[in-house]
Amino acid sequence: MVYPLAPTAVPDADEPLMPPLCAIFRRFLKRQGLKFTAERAQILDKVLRKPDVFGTEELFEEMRREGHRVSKATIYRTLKHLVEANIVREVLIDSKQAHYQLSFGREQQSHLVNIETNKITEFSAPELKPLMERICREHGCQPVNYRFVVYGASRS
Amino acid sequence: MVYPLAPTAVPDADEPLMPPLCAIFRRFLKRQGLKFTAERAQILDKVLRKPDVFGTEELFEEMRREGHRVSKATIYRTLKHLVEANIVREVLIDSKQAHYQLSFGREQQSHLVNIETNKITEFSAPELKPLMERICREHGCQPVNYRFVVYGASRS
DNA sequence: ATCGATGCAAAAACTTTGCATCGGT
DNA sequence: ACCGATGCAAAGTTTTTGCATCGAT
Repeated sequence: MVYPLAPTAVPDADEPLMPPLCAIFRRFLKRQGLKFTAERAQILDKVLRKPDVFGTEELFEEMRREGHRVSKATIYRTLKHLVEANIVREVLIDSKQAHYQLSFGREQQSHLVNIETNKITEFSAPELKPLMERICREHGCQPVNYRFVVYGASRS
Repeated sequence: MVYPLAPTAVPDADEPLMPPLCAIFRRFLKRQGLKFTAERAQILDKVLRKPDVFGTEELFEEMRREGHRVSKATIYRTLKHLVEANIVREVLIDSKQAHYQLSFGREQQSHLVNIETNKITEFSAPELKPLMERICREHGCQPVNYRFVVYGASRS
């Protein structure tokens, strides 16, 4: 689904998540004295349609292919705001490129990376949150977040 | 401890780990048809004296300060071989720079990152290995490795 | 003597930034 | 109308690579 490029176009949504998240993002931006633009709406919409982890290059290419004319600079800038707004989170999968994932309304997810195919699968492990909390308690800090990545090879 | 720069200098070691790891690395290199050079010995020695996680820039600067004349290119190339040889492992701490840690003879460690001070603390969590194995079993792959990073803030 | 390793500098890959212009509020 | 946002291109970072020379085997 490609939204029109009309100046003030705000994606109308048959996507269940779009309306509430759009509203949340607008509120977040307003609170920070920032503006809700067509580009930001398009990026949010695209992110919502990503089933899992994505990199910036991938996001950029796909939006291009779908006919959007957002620049990489805007993608980088917007992704930062989406993370700030707690709509998207950064995921550490490799040390050369940033990866992101829609986080809103999701439990913290962990990832399984197949080192042969590079395929990334999500899974949840409820025991990790209490573990994070215990570790933080033991080290005198407040838990903020965690990342768990498992690397596996296809069974031969 | 700074090793002399003599052409064929192989670091002699009062470091307990140096002799066995040096031998392991040499064997690894020979098996691959690669050479054991003074630079590689110096890098291995330096890595052995790193108590925890380090970045390439840090390694480079410290070796410079200690009087070694290794180039960054060689550090990057050697670190790759050390990972291949299972002497060093990559640690995902941030998405902009690669970080490494001596892995040989250590259990897989997890890390606590204080997001205010950027201080990294190691901890071990024995429950993670079985968790990795269970996840891999459920997804039909062979467990290879895992990473667990907890982010915390100083208690106010 | 062979062939991989090194250092350097150039290139590549990823991300950020300056600036003129556009557009939300 | 104001001031933040955008696109582009330039600059910044981190990592890789080409090449002439060096050195381990």
